[in-house]
Amino acid sequence: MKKTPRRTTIYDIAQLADASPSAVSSVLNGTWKKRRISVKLAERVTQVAEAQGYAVNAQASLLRREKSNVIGMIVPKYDNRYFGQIAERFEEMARARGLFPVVTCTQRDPELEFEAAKELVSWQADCVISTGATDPDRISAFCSAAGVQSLNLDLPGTAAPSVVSDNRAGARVLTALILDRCAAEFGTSGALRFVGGRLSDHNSARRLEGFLEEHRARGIEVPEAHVLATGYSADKAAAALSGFRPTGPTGLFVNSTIALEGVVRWLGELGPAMDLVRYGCFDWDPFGGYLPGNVGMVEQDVEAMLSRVLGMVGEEAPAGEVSYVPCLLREFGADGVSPRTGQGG
Amino acid sequence: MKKTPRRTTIYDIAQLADASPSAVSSVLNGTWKKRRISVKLAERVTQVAEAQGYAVNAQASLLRREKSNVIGMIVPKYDNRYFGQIAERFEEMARARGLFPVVTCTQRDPELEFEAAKELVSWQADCVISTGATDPDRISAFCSAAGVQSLNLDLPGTAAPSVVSDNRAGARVLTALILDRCAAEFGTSGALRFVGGRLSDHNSARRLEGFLEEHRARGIEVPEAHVLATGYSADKAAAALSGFRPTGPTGLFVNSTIALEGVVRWLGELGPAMDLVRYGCFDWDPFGGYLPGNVGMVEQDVEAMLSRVLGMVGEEAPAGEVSYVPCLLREFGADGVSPRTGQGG
DNA sequence: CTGAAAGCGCTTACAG
DNA sequence: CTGAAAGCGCTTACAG
Repeated sequence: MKKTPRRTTIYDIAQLADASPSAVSSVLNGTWKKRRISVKLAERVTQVAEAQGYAVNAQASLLRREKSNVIGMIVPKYDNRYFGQIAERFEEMARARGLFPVVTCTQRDPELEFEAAKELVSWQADCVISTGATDPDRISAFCSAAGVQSLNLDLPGTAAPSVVSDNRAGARVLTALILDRCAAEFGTSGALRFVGGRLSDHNSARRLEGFLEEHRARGIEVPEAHVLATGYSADKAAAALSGFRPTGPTGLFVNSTIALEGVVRWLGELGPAMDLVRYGCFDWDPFGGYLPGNVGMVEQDVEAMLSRVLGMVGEEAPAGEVSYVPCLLREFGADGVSPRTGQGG
Repeated sequence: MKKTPRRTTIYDIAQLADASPSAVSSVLNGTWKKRRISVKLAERVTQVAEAQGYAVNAQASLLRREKSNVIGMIVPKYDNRYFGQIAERFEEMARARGLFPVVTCTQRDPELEFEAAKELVSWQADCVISTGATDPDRISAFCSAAGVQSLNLDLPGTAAPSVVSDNRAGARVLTALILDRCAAEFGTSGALRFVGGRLSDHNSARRLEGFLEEHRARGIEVPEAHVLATGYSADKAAAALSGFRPTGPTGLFVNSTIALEGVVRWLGELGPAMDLVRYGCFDWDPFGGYLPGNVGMVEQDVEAMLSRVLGMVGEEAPAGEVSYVPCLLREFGADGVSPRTGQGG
C-alpha cells in the first residue's frame, strides 16, 4: 500500500529478488520456460512482483514487441441496445481470442470517428474495426497508409472487407409481418409508413428496398409521402409524425429503436386512435415486445457478425467484399405483450 | 495508400522534410512555438506527416512523458441504458477535459474487474475509476500500491473516494409514488414487493432502506416474503414471481431495469390479472414509460455524477469519503403512456 | 532559431 | 541455466 514515487520496474524487482532484469522480464511475461530459468527463481520473482503490486508498463512492452495484439473498434453509441451489445460482446470475444480490445464511442460524428481511428493506430492496434461508421473508407485509407488492417462492421465500405446484416431480407420479412398483422387485425393492409433512418446510409437504403419490394410483391403502391427517413433521432421521428392523426388502420415500419422512441411518444399523444396503429421495428430492444401495437422486431445477429469479423483479423480478404449475416425476426402476440420468436432474414 | 513495411516514424519525416527528428517531434506535438521553430519548417513537416499518414506512436510517446493523461474506467455492462450512458458520457466528458478515456466492460465479474483495473494501470492510466465494482477496495489497494489514483462511481468503497446516487432518498420517493398511485387507482395501498438486486450490494441495501422507511412512515408493515432481491438477472426476477398470481391490487418496486425485463415477462403471463399490478422501477429506460402498469422510474443523474467524479481526478480527497448525488423521479401518467417529469431524491 | 544525445521500461537475440 | 547489451520511437533538457 506504500506510495512509490515512481512505478515499480523490472529493475526494482531484479534487485529485490536478486536476479537480472532479463530474468525478471522473462518470468513475468511467461517466456521463462523457454529460457530454462529455474522454478525457484521464477517463484521468487513472481512473489516479489506480487508483493510490490507490479504491473508491466504496457507502453514499454508494446514498444519493444513486433505485434501489439491490440484490436481497436469504433462504435457510434453505447447507450443503445444494438451497439451496446456489439461493444460488450466484442470485448468479451476478443479477449477470449487473446487480443486486447480497445473500444471507443464516436457519437455518429464523422470527424470524431476519424480522430478515434487515428488514435487507435497511434496505440499500435493491429486492426481497426469501424462499426456503423459514416465514412469508413476514409478510415481504411488512413489505416492502409499506416500499414494497419481495417474492417467494417454494420455499415459496409469499399476500401476494406465488410460484415453487415442482410438488411434487405430482414426488412422484407418485417414488412410482410406488419402487413399481415394489419390485415389480420384490421382486415386491411394499405401501404405502411417508413419512419426513421437516413437514406444516404447504406442500411436504411437496403431496408427501404426490402420494404418497397414486399409492397410491390403484394401489389401495394407506396406513396412518396410515406417515406419519413428523418435520421437517427427520436425527436425527428416524433416531429415527422406529429401532424398526422390516423383516421383508419395504420401500419408503420420503424427503422431503428431510436426512431421507435419517437414513435411511442407520438402514440402517447394519440389517445384512443392509438388502437388503429400497428408497427414493427428494425432492431431489437428487450422492452419492445411490451409496447402496445408492436407486432415484431428484427434482431441483428450480433454474435454471428462479431465472430465473422473477428475471423477476418489478420487474414487477407479483398477490400470491398461484403459478407451478409441473416437477421432474426421476433414476432409479438396480438395482445402486445407475449413475445414469440421466429426466423427471418 | 502505399503499404509500408514499418510504420512511419519521426525519423522518416525528418529525412523527407529535411529537418532534425527533434524539430519534427516538437512540431507534431505542438511544442514548436515554445521552441521558436520557424513557421515555414513547421508547415513543411506537417505536410509531409499528413502525406505519409503519420500517426504518433503513443507507446513511445507515453513512455517518455511523465503524465499519460490516460484515464481508465471499468463498467459492468454497455448493454444497459444506465451504464451505457455512463460509458458514453464519460468518454465525451473526459475528452472535453483533454484526457484520453479508456473504458472496459467487466460483466459484473470480480476477477475480470480486477484484471481490467490492472490492465489500466499497465497502460499508465493516471486514474482508474471503478464503476459499479463488486470489490472496489481490492482495486484501490492495487492502484495505491502502484501509485495510481482510484475513484469509485455508482457503488462506494472504503479505500478511495466515491460518488454515488442518493439511493435511499430516491427509493423512498419512488416507493411513495407507487403507494400513492395504488391508493389512487385501486383505493388501497398494501405493502409493495421489492423485486431484484442483491442486498449484499450497497445500492440495493440503501434502496431497501428507503423502501422500508416509506412503508414505516405510513404505518404499513412489509412481510419478509415481499423482499425478492434475487440478483441482477431478468430470469431470476421472473422466476421469483412466477408462482405468484395477484388476486388483488398489487404494487411492485422494481430494482433495476434488468429486473424490470423479468417483471414485464411475468406480467405478460398474467392475462387480465395484469390490470391489478402497478409498479415503478429504480433506473430509467426510454421505453419504460410506455409499459403498461409502470407509474414511474428513478433516473440517476449521470451527468452530475460524472462531472463530480471527473472533478476529483488529480485532486486529493479522503479515502472512504462518499459524495451523494440526488436522483430524478419520472412519473408516468395513469394511461401508462405519457411521461411526466418531477423532482425527487 | 535548432540539433545531438540521453533515457523512458521493456524484450530478445546473442554470447556465455 | 543466465546476463549484458542493443534498440523499440519518442521527448526534452542542454548546448549551441
